[in-house]
Amino acid sequence: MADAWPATGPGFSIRVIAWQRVHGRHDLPWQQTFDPYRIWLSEIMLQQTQVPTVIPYYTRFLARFPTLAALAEASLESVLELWSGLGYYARARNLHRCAQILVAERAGRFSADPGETAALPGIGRSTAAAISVFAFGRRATVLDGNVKRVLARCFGVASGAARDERALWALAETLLPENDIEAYTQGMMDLGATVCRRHHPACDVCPLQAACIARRQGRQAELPSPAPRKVLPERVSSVLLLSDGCRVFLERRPPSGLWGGLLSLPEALSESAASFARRQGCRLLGTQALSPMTHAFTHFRLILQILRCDVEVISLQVREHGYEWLLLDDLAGAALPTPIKKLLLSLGR
DNA sequence: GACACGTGGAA
DNA sequence: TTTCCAAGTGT
Repeated sequence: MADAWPATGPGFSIRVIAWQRVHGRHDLPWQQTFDPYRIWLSEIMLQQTQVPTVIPYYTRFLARFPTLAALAEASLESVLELWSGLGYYARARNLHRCAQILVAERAGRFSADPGETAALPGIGRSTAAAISVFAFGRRATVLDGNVKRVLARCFGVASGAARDERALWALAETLLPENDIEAYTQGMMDLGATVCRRHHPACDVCPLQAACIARRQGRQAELPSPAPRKVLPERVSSVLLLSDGCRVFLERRPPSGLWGGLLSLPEALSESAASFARRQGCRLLGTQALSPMTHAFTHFRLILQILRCDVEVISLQVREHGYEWLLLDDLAGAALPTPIKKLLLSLGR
């Protein structure tokens, strides 16, 4: 091929940077700043989450917590409220803890060194590199899903296994330019997001097309290698729906695990809902089955036990165990998992 | 090294 | 309707 420039040479980054200047994204909310706090927040929200989903959460979050200090001073509850609906709530818990660590031990400053930053909770190798690049202009290697897809296709390498991942990191480091690291890094991500898409890649407008092995071999659909299908577990959980008409009885979930730290309907795991109700002085009125409550990664079936209860007795007996009443009017802004929030909102109608 | 961890959108 | 997957990290 006449135009097949050596893809391992500087021609790679030169093409990516030139493409980024003309065709890349330049107007995303977190691209208007060098504030490490804002860069960091965006990178955490963008983990396994698409740009259009993140934008409204990012805007609301910054309006409420404009600075690292403001976030560190906030309650975990208020952070989870703003994260409610975004998923992967360990990100919010780590975000909050990270802010407190930085304020308490690092004078509220991020390090420019990705090695130091990656030691903080919720910040791994790729996120640390992104902060170094976009906030400090440091030369560091980002390898997220977008970059992986571009590299896997251009160089015809597999992905998924640990060996493949190491090879991709090594390859990514080799390709790093000496200058214009921000444009290069953003260019690789934008290329992966807008041109080298998982489905229907726009190879005809790709600056790397002449060197791309996957394109030459017609293997775009095979690279990166699809993840092996896994069997989805089905969870069956018996929960209580207690309401006096204007309030609902909720439980604070354990600090880790599914929906960790969020409010949810109380679970009756080792005991039946009926015995729980009896112990609490409630009367079981009826049951309702809903399935599935969530989709994809878990089938989560809730069996609702609709109870009428003596409000004051319940409140006094179990408050110390992390239960609380929530006004139905306050549902929208509460730190609730999406399926629970949808369920309770539908009840109000 | 495998698995858990949420949700919304696309095909 | 079902399946896949997206700016990954922690255990």
